[in-house]
Amino acid sequence: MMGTIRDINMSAANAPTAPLPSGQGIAADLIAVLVAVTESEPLVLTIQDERALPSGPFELAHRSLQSGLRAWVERQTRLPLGYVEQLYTFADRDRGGAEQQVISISYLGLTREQRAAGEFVATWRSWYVYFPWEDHRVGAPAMIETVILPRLRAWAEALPASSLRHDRWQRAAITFGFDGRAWNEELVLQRYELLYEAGLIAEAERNGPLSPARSLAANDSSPSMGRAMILDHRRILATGIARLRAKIKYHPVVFELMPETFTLLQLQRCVEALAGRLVHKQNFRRLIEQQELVEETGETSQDTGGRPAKLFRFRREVFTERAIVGTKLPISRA
Amino acid sequence: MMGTIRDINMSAANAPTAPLPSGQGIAADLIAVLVAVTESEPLVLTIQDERALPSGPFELAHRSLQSGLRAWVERQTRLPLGYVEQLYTFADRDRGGAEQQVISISYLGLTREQRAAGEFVATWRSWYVYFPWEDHRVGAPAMIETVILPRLRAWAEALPASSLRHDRWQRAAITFGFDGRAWNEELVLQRYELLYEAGLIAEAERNGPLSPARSLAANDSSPSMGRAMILDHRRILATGIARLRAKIKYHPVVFELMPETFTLLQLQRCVEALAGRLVHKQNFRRLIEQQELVEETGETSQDTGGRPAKLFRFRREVFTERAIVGTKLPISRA
DNA sequence: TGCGTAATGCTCATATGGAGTATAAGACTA
DNA sequence: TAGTCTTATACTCCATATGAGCATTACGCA
Repeated sequence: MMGTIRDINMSAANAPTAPLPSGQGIAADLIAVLVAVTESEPLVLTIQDERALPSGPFELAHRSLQSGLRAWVERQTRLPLGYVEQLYTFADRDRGGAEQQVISISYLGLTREQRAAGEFVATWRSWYVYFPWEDHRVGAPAMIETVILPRLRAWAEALPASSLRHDRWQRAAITFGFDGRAWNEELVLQRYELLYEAGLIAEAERNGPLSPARSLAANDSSPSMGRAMILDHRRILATGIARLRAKIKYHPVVFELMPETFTLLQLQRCVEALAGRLVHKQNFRRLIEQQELVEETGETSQDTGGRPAKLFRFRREVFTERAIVGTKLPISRA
Repeated sequence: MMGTIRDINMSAANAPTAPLPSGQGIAADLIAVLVAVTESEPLVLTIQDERALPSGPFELAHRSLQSGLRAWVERQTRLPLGYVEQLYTFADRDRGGAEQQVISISYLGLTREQRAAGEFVATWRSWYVYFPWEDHRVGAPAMIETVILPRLRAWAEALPASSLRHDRWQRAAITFGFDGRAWNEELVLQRYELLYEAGLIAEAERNGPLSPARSLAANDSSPSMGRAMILDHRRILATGIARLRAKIKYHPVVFELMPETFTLLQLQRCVEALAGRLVHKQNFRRLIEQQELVEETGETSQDTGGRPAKLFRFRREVFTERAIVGTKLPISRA
């Protein structure tokens, strides 16, 4: 599913080409979305004036891609990677130079620490700098109403056929929760793709006009539409955020972002930072405790501002105790 | 997470190597897991005497990997691909020849038709031929009790330390549902990896001994352990099955495998074929209907063997009507 | 001592999912 | 033609999960 929209739009640039003469090869890059959470802010590691994700060539020294990325990140940043997961591999022709094709393999990595160390200059940045419309913790950001909604409406209205206008607007309404629909925090990538298609994202301009409809839309990517990145790094970041937001709901990966011991509120704030929305405190505690994901350390934290909170630690045994997955079909357990 | 187990085992073979001299490149392959379902059997397209998944070099003629795979499959097999999804990219060093590194990008594709046509000889085969322990539709296969259980127990007992023995056995118990645990049909890959590690899979022998513990285990991969495949194609197939079994629970992809019109029982049998277990008929219908995934055609099918069944068709509108995802966190809807 | 801020305990209504009962409508057969 | 087999289809029941709110407790601080 991913990339479908972009594919369609770029089909104009699709000319038949001969396969590569064998003997010549393709270059492979690793691109990392490294995430940490500090003081209720979800951070992503960036380089190049905060306009790029860390990346590097895939070296054959490694026995697998996964270990290649891990070694490379830990050498460059001195960060211990708690959790690593492959995101997506792409090789769109419009990326990079024309002479050699580059395959990019992107990874999501979670870490506890976030001191900027290592061989190159890297900066931790809140990912909401790149996606200001994604943070709904204090309500929907005003810019959705004032900036995004009118432009997407104009973009939809720019179509000739009524049914197509309707489809476009419905897509916008679903992804952004217009017309009284609920906000769905997992649709990070879909929202980015939609804005890209509508010409509201700075990166879209660099790749030339997408379609005639584009020029009809409000075709300026204002600074309020988030910080731009090189190539399609922002799309990769969107993929990582979407994956992480989905993952925390059925797999205990949040704990890879937490210190050794923590209060339940700290844990909650971490989840909220990632999800970009608030959760019901009592129900959150109930969920965590009934799943026996944590155990008390016996100590309490005084610096809560109110009543002292018990400190907990993650029960790593859960990984060996049970397989953690979800279910939705009416499958008989007999 | 994926591949972690294998990674650990092969760390003995991990020698530091210089990065490739720039200028030379890497070869990229596409590998396809193509699935169809006919008469309650989940089929996968195979080549080379049913011992390989269809694969081919990634050609630069395509604007993206996705379209590259689609074009290539449709040209080779003349099958219309309804749904395509990237599975995983890997580049383990022990695959293929040593002279050139190959990156393999695997895809899952769903199709309705299954006539063997196209430029090369391909065969549709039930995927349970490769994973006989995965079909629980008529109860757990006897070979789990008679073959797998005793060998995994021996494999666990072969360890010196009691705690390690316990860990191994617990892993086996979780993935295969021993000791009164429930069977989890999504753990296809975990089960394959476990059997591989325990030396019960023919493919493991080709890659040399994994660890000293291996020789202590019942180290013969009997024919009852399923048909072997070249390289790690069987692992890729396991990945595809696992992904599909998980996906059908929250995304309406089953319909890509169904004919235009179908009865609810046909749909149920298709789901059961994929999941490898039975579902409660009445609840299945309730679920399908309350989600408004299908609409009546007005006609009925007589060849049910009993009371004629209404024919339904998939409501493609659901894709534009709503975003289809799941939720598990206590997220406020206010 | 009173207030602000959290932690923590408990209740309640509703939604969801697993499982069973009952009835309907065809084909087939004695 | 009645009886039987098979499948479709309509409901009911119950346990549990989930969303939401109320009440109480416990600390720092003015």
